[in-house]
Amino acid sequence: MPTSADRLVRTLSQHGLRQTPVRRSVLQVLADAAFALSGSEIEQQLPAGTDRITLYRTLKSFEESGLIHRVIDSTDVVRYAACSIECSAEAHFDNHVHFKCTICQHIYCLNQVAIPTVTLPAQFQVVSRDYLLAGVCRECQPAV
Amino acid sequence: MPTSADRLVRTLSQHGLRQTPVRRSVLQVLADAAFALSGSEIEQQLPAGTDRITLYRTLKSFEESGLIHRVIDSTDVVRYAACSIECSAEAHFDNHVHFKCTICQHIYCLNQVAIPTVTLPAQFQVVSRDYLLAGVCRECQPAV
DNA sequence: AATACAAAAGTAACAAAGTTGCAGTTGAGC
DNA sequence: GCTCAACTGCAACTTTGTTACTTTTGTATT
Repeated sequence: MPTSADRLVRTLSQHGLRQTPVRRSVLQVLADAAFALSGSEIEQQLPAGTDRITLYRTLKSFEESGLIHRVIDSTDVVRYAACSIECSAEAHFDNHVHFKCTICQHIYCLNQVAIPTVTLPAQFQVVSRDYLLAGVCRECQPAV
Repeated sequence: MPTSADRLVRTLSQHGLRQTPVRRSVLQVLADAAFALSGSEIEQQLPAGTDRITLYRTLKSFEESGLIHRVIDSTDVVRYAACSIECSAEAHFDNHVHFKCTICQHIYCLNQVAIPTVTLPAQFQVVSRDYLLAGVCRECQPAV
């Protein structure tokens, strides 16, 4: 039975990335996260002393390889979440809505909720779609 | 017949804001823009010597007053667009999709295209929605 | 039209987030 | 166990935006 570490190794090599301590830790952090994380949030969860520049470069190459995806936020920070198993550099299946809680600020990937399509005026060619909901999440509902 | 300047004056006073040179210029720039602008893009279009801090404060108060709205982007910059006539601090009618061109990078407000709703798992309470499409806009279509 | 006062502007210093260039290190295939 | 491109680490920097504080100004009132 494959351990969590095995899975990380496999994921990296499947995407043509080298096995390095930083990459394994970053991937671990994102895989364990229940919601999208910003660069500095990831940094805080990494082993102390991990270089910030290396982290940003790691995130960039992970994104290019289709390992993680950018999650849009209503503020000016970029957040990332681990892609579901089917993603690759060639084909991103990131067709789900995101939900941002205005209380805890967490952004959830609602993998089971697909983004509805819209009809656009002629001449607009759509390549990708992002749908971000904001409101109050399960955890932050006021007690009844 | 009301001039463009008259309209600016009226818009500011209707929202309880004072008439100042910076506010008039910022509002003018946003009203004239065909697409959403970032802080620094607005700064470039203002009269030379306009203070950057004042600009950011102006944007903040415009947003709070419902004169402009934040437009989410897939990058880490905040962009703003002038609200349509019906918005106020109390009621924002910002229920339209946005379209980002991957070639010219412009973000258009498609005021005529409403955001479709989705059904969420129980316990998620939705307050607002953002829908950002990406692709190629009218201007950037390859010649046929 | 002078006054008063809060709202807005200006100035300086700072902070967070992310990038670039370059030298050194290391994983992985031969 | 060599080789080399891929990756890391350091320094210095840029961009974007903020905070604290002082000065100026728009507007309502007399």
